[in-house]
Amino acid sequence: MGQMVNYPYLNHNTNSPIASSSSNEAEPQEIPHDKNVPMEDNEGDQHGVGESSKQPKKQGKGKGEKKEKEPRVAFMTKSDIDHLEDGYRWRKYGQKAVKNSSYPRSYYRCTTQKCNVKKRVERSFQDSSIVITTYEGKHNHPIPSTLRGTVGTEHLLGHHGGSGLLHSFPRHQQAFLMMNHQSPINYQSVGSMSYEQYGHGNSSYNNNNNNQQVVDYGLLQDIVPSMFLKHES
DNA sequence: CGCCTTTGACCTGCGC
DNA sequence: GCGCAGGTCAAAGGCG
Repeated sequence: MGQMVNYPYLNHNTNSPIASSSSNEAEPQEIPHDKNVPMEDNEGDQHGVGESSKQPKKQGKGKGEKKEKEPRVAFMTKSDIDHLEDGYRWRKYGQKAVKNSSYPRSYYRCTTQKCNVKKRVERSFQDSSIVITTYEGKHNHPIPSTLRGTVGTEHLLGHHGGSGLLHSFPRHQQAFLMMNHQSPINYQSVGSMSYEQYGHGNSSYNNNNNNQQVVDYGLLQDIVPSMFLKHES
């Protein structure tokens, strides 16, 4: 266990290349996990959780079921607030202390009925000003119009009808973004940002291209406005 | 009153 | 088989 040195993905300057060490001991461990995301399929999601009153509380029923691999996207954002507004309504359903981290990790679920998107939020234990947000799944509904407007939601949604996911992260603050199909693969540092890719270790992103090109849009485009991915700057 | 957060318990998977 | 860590549920309480 090395104590994860620096952030493989983020540099406090949010602007410098990041070094990466595949030590899955760092924060975004969720990625390398790959055990098999304990999730329903993608539809019913949890509802019949505990039909028998209190037994099948969990979702671990699957025996040979590998569960669906929800696409995951993680962001590292420099912010004081843990729960960044992204235009969607989330309900916190749990919080857990994470090993190797002095900060707890919070679990949120999209409150929209058919949407089973989940979000995990944790603070970097090395730099408390950095918040690591991991989205799992894709929203299958538009952004609720009834936003409670917390953190300037408006500018988050602003343009792009997509899901203002990334909008919640001020560009200059966003330091890292990674996607994951489900398995750990490689860390890459691209110019001023570094991406981690999972699943296909060959998506389309040009490593040394100019720190711009990014990843497999197919995956993210749904949640991430292309402008963002395209790189901005 | 409805929605959300908090919090402890429970479950599962994995490593030893 | 046991223990650990991560993830989820659900009851209770708080707030707008």
